[in-house]
Amino acid sequence: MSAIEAIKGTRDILPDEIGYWQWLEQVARSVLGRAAYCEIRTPIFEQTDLFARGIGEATDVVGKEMYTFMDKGERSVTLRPEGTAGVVRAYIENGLHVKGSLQRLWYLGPMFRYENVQAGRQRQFHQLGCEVLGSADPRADVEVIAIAIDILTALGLTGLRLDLNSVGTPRDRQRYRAALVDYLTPYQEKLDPDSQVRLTRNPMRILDSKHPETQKIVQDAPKIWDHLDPESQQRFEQVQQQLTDLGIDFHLNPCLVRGLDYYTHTAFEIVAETGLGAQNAVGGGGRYDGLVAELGGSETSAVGWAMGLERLLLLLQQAAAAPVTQLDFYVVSRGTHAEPQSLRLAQSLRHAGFSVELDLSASAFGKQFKRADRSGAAACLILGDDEAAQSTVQLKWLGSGEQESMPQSQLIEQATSLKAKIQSLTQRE
RNA sequence: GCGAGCGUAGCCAAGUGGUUAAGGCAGCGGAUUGUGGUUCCGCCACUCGGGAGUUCGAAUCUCCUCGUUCGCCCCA
Repeated sequence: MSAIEAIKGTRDILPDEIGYWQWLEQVARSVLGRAAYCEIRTPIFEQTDLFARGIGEATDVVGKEMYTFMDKGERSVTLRPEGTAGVVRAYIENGLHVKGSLQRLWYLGPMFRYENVQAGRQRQFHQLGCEVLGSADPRADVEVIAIAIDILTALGLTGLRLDLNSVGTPRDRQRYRAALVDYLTPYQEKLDPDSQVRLTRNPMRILDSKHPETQKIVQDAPKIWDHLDPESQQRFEQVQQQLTDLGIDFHLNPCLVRGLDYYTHTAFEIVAETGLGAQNAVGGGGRYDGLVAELGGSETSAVGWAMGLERLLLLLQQAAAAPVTQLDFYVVSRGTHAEPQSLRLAQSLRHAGFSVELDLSASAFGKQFKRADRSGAAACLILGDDEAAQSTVQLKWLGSGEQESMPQSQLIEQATSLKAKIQSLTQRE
């Protein structure tokens, strides 16, 4: 019988890797919490329509990458390919705008896109995202960017670059598109085949083409900055000014175009300059003033971002060793009286706040010591029938080899000083 | 959806048509029946991702398929 394997594009996150995930989640939670953002958890699947309307029918994500199926009630449902649409749906449906003029939210969880797998790209992947709903203030744009930077900095990541652009209002874009097409049409023959198709369908996407020939042509293309109306222009300048005030470096990139239809004004991306393959964007986002209304809510300004956690993990693994959780005691026991007692001892130590691993092998003490050593515990507790008869235990410090005998109850009574000792031993390493 | 490379144990691998598939790490057992990190010994792939074919004979050659890696595309 052949074994069943995980579905293509999915993978298991195993114990030796989980430390990174927990650390990352803890850092994110803490940074977002300090900025008064609240977590929101929305369903992993939604009505297909939510994404079709929210993200845009014409986008690749909706057009060819969604996990869409009919449920038993003949409803078309889709595994969420991104987080914002669901958050906005929840915001509207639960009337969150009533509870305050402004909502600051964050989420973390799996997303699904049917794409071909590649470095830093899977079919089930995880995103951390944050959204500010109900503010048009440019400070909101800057706040979310600052939070993203803070999270990445707290994780100790370097070599990242913040790319910034403004995609203006839909009207700005319409004007710009016309200017861009006017400029590119004479070069039509020289563009790569994909870009030739885009020229009529979505000319702005030509800007971020990776084709060298196309890039050369794009270099001298008109920039959207020259086609923003004065209001959009002013917003863009305010965002730049405030980022500078906060000491956040950014790189103006007129070719930064986001793939989802709902973005307006501020658009940004955080890219890794090294360490990732072709999929080098670790995070991206921007303002999406039209989305809430598009999904049936009232006109609401909003801004947010999402980060790809697998990509962050790739960088973390290159930058730092996995955080390990320190084990206090490893309990070794052998004998008909000692073995049942070892379980009670482990349990009472856990209740007293220690982390305790119990050896269940009942093999020779020598073998159990080897495992104790490998466990990385600060100390080993030895319980044989002799100790069991007297309710004592041998406490052996695995670093120094020092060993002492004491009543079992003493471990609990002196818990505070023992913890202090373990703390000092583990910090020295 | 397209292109290229790669699949031998939990991991890293040698092997490129000739009877029993090196080695290392990890794991398990023993030397050591109550004291660890060393050492030594033993065990650990009826089978080379899966299927079909060529051949007297296939891990090795051919085809299909699945997975994986790196790209294109797209995106976080």
